[in-house]
Amino acid sequence: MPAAAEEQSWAAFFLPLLVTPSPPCSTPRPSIRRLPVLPHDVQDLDRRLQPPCLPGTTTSCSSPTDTCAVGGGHGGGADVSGAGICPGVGRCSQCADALQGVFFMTQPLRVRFAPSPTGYLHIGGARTALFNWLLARKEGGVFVLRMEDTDAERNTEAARETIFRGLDWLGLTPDEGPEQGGPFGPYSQSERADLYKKHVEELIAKGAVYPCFCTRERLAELRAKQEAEKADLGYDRLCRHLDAADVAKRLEEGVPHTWRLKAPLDAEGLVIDDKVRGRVEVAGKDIEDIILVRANGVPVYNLAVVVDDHLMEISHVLRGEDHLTNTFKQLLIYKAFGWEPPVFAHLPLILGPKGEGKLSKRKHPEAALELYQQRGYPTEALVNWLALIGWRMDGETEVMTREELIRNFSLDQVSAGGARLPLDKLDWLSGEYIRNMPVSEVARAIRPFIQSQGWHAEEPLLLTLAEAFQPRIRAFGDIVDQAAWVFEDKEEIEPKALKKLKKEGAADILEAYIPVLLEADFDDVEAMEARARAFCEERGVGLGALVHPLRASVTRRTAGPGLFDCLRLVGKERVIRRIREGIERARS
RNA sequence: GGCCCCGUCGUCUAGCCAGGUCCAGGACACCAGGUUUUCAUCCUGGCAACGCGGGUUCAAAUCCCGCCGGGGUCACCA
Repeated sequence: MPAAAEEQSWAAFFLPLLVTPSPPCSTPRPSIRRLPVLPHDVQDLDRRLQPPCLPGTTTSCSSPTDTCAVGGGHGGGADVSGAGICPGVGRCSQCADALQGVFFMTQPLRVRFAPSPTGYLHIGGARTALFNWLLARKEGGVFVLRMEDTDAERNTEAARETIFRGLDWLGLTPDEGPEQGGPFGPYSQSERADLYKKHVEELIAKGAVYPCFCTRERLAELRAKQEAEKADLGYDRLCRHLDAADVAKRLEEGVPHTWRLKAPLDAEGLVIDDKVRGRVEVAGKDIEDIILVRANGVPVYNLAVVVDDHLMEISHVLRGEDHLTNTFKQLLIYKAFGWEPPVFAHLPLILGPKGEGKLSKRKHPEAALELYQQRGYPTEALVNWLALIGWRMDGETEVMTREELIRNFSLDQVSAGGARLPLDKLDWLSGEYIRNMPVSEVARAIRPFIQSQGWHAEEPLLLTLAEAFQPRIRAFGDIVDQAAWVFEDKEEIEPKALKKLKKEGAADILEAYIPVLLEADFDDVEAMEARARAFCEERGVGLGALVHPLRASVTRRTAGPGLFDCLRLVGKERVIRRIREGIERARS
């Protein structure tokens, strides 16, 4: 459809909305940036973001930002501040109803990745980060990194670094975060204590929470009793029903206490409109009074998350399915504050390669992103692979560039079921990427691995090496194993290779071939091959009779690049030496 | 155990919301053949799945119920 026609149809849809008289808004434009609650589906991403901006249209609200200054088009571009999105229309919550269609596009999408720095970047976390990032890029939104580091013991600078560098490596650098800053900082929970404190006080003032004086011992006993009786687990709300005077007295005396959230006593349930799973519901009786503030005054994770997501104006929360039950608790906290919760989407978990539970570093070394870095998988291959775990563009397309990933990413193509880590697929995909790279790039990528072994390969040799192994390696690190024979002179010979050497006549033909090699130009692989063919013909034997023992003595293996490439890689002098060793082996 | 989520080839998945075009499509892996000096690449072909049982319907992988199986979660961890 031509752009003009498209715009027209948009106009046809929106103009009636815009000209509809709505009550004049006399209240000053509130500074809240949060969306007010609307009667229809606020959480519908598509409706929220698709309406294009209508240039020059004016809303009924008199606020100066209500005239749209930005031209048509929407959603695209690198400008995360929301270029192409009408900046002011419908900001006024009083007028929202009349402006709903336009209203949505004023709020840029904001997503976050919120890992806790535990010393490594989990591959599932990396996938979560990627999905968030893809959504942000797709919708012209903002990708925020927030450190959930309230657990001081585990929080080290090195652990934070690991996450920063891991994201950088994947090309998922945040738009806002501890390193890049931003208008909603600080971006580490450890630095936000005062904000939590303030909000806890708000909840206390509202009477949404109550102090709980139960000791850990009593809680443990309660739990043991419940388990023994096979009763429902959970706090029995003892302190919720304490006498007010009693509570005041204990507070006065400074009796240690936590603060618990008052869950509604009526049986009303909670509903999550999950963008991946649809409607998820829990009954009211299954909701307990969770602790919000520890006895030491430090707020608990669930409270911090809600406060942060709200304050940071996160519009969409994409996270692992293991948070699904937390979401109910968080929903309650949003309610207690009177805040509108964000859109939720719970991503399928990544299971161990054998399907044995979720991937954990303890059981699975492949849970750590570092491993893939160390093995030398191309970043783009890894990103492509990660995107494919739980998301499909269609049933066919699998190899996609980052741009294609962005263009095609969509939450409703995310599957709900957990997925085993498809490591085979990564090897294949990675090989695919490597084979499609320019040789020079392969050379550059394998170089550090070669150097790490103390081997030396400079320009001409390095390129030959890259060319020879490009179709054979599936990660750049493979070069170390596969090409060891090029550099190591004292390598064990493979049993299979030894067998080839021991074959009848092998030693003789090698011996006879040495003079031919002495005269050969090792850089002219084609000529060498032609000469070898002629040589075999003269002796009345097949090419294999020469090639197999030759390979066995020079590479000490039976598999590898084309033989004459192998010779070139090793160089004339060392080739001759190795052939002589081969002959010895053959005759011993 | 309670609650929640999930259930298509060995694996990752398309199809399910809007039932027929699906005796279920793609990819990886695997197997066979071809090309090749080996291996890899490349090409061709093959194997292989709707968890089970009811129901609704002319018709169900698709809708409903039950069962079974897998996973997650039940901390003053995040």
